Amino acid sequence: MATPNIVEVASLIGDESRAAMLMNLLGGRALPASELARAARVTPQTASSHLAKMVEGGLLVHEAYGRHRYYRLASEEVGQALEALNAIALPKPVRSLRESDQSKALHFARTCYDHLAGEVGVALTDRMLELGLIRAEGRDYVVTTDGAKWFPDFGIDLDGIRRGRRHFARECLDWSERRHHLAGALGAALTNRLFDLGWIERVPGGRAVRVTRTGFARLESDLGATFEESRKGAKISESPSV
Amino acid sequence: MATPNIVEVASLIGDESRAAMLMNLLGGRALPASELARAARVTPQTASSHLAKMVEGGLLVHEAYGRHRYYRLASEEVGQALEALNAIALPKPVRSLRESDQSKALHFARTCYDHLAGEVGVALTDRMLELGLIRAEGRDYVVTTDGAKWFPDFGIDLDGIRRGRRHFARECLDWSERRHHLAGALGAALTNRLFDLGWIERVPGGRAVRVTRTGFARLESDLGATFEESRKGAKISESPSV
DNA sequence: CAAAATATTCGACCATCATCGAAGTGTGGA
DNA sequence: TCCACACTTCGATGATGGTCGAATATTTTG
Repeated sequence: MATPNIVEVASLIGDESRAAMLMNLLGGRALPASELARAARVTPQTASSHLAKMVEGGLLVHEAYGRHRYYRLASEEVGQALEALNAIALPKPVRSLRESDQSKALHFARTCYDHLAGEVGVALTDRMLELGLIRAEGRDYVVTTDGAKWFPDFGIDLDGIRRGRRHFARECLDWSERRHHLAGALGAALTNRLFDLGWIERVPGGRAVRVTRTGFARLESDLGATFEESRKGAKISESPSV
Repeated sequence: MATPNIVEVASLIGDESRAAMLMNLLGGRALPASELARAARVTPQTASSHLAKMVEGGLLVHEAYGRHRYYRLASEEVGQALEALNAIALPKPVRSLRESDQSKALHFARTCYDHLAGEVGVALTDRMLELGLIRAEGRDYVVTTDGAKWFPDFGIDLDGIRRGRRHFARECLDWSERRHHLAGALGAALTNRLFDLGWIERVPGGRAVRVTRTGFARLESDLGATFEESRKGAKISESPSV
């Protein structure tokens, strides 16, 4: 056949346990094998087997720290492929109220590989476009002259980012909003900054993200970004909790 | 689990026979079950089973014409997911000289869903951008005032296309060139026109496309588009065959 | 109407592979 | 050194699913 090994890649993703692990890693962090085993509800032996296959297949990479072994997605492209598959997956049957809540949380804000996605990610990107901080150009975003002033003020080192060999700022289409948001090195840096500032925080045990009370206030006052009131109340958290 | 049925979709693609069928359908045309069975080198029974599963899974749709049943990709998103998977697939081992030729032909020119991709597709799009006939705007292309004159002259009914509910002109990233080219309704219309004019023609048994002798001449004289000389010689065909 | 072509369903066979128990490797701490 | 912990490898088991032969619609052709 003239086809590349798309079959291998797809069949790796097409397993319940492995998909569960990949979805957890789509949060962007590197996770130890034991936690991935727990996430997929399989024994460590089974998980180890799966992880080895996914490394072999080019989906994951691993780093050893002490007696732990951390796994993460091999590249940005892997994350994009996972999102693309999500986009064509049939609407999921919601099984419980708890799952419905988690689903809403995911739609509202989540990490996609290492940048912000969901309603918040899209709204933030839209707002930066409206303010003329960035501009869409093909599949990439470019920082405008206004943006070249704003980003450093916000605590983001543009030159440092540019020195890396990673894509500077790409468009990423997400499955829930079906619209674009900022990805690439700039998207990751912005997201990290938001975490550092305490405007957003991770929801433990998944890739959902919560916007904090200060986050809502500052996003509105500094950027003029607004979100649906109904969801706002439900997602506010004053203190990090489990 | 909180995950959608990404597992089902991925495992559908993760089968040798089904992937072969999907790759053929990525050309954009609707193909009968028998031809897909031949492409995947399986019996009609097996193919029928696979096709039913892919329809069930939302990857394909079918239309009945007489005693034939034509299958095609269910949506543009499916094509994009396939391209995304191709992008992370490991570099393909070329097994034979014949396959190498086919691989080169695919890189040079092919249909992607229903528009032109490969080196030719990218070059054509670049040239239209340089001539100011179209302009990139976000993920879409828009027709300029110059373009509004040029396209009808070329035999393309812009108003007719706009009346459809399909995306007018989108960007599409292909895996071989890793660059953009014109897709959407306008891209499809342009490609059809090139077929009608006899500037390009399908290579039987695949999604590769051949640029005819007149095609090369007219693309160069009318648009100023040029291609690599080395490949040019190998791909010229004087008379439409089969 | 008969014969050929297209595509489907049913049933059986067989290979693949996910899973886990048991045992092994290597690291960290007392 | 001994033990606990994280992870891996090996081997056996069981289930899923791809494959094709045979039979069944349905439509086109002669």
